[in-house]
Amino acid sequence: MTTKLTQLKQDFTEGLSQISRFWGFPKGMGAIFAVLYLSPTPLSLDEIVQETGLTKGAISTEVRTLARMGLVHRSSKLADRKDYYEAEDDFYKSIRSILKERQNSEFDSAVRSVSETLEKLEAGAVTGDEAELDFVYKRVQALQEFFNAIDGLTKAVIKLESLGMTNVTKILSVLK
Amino acid sequence: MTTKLTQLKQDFTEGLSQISRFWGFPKGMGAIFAVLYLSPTPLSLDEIVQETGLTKGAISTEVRTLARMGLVHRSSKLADRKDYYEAEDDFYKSIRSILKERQNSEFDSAVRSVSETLEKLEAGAVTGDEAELDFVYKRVQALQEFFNAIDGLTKAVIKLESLGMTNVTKILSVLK
DNA sequence: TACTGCGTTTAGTAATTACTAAACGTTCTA
DNA sequence: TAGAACGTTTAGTAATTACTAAACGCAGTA
Repeated sequence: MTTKLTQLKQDFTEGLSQISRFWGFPKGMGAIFAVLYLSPTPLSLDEIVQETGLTKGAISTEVRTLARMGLVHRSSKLADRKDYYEAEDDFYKSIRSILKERQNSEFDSAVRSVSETLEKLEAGAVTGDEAELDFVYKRVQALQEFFNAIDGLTKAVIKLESLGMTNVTKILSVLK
Repeated sequence: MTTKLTQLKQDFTEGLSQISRFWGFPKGMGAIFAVLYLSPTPLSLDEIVQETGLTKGAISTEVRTLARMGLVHRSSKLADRKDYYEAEDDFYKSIRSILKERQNSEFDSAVRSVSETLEKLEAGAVTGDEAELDFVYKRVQALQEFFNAIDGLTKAVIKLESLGMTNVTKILSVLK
């Protein structure tokens, strides 16, 4: 039983859409990336419209956030006013820029609010039941340490040149 | 300038709510966890209602998914029909169970659809332009390898006894 | 056996997010 | 300078997700 290449592409696109949704991104974003990823040549906005069925407007904005994440690149041909997009094929590169991107996000400010909580407690600037204060202090401190560890791990991943099995194996061996 | 403990708790809860939303969970879930995490004693459903302002129904379901993730634990006092909940304070433990939980999720089936795509291509069961077929094959293969690496890394994290700075430092040293 | 106190389920609503269609601004071309 | 070919923005709609309120079911108690 054989499949047409176009059909295969469609299935693949469907799969990436789901994965995209799973990570909290619009499923259209996954579809756009999939189409670009399987295209041997860079595609214009209108070609992406063709392939995905989304509107130009949606694609315009979503392709921009994909570019910010480093998952796609914008290019242009001389004597052609259209923008062309192609997928980054080094996923590790993308992860790096996504992680960096995260630093500037609201996530970080939320994490910072935890450390502010901690600072207030350490400065003795909080009034309330003595024993409970102590308990809360320890808990907030533990959470802070956890965030620091995550942060360290993130930096470890960023230091990797690539995410190949070689590196993963190395990590595994150390942790034995 | 001093702050009341109750106020501090509220701010902290607000922070965790944002973090929860960032990771794609309902913000109420973060609030529930925060309240439990800062409570020296296990709380009943109705006490959580008090602290969060959410309804019993919402909390009932959300506390259940928190429990499935291993972020909270349900307990009970003898001669008391109420259920009580307390937060897990070993975050690493929670991560482990979240990662395991993920295996059973729709995410995995989506990832599997990529490997099915690959298998079809390897079996020569796809018709279409020769050169394009070749290109698509290489791309899908690369994505598959990437997923495998991620999987390996996940397993590495699961192998860790804890996520303390000690371990993180170890990892960093290997990757130099 | 009825009543009370509990957690769960369900059906509906509010809020959020993803998307569409169309107006817009710019740049290039004739 | 008008028109065409773009990408972007905006205002509104559809779809999804988070939540509420109230009915329900199942103990345990009188």
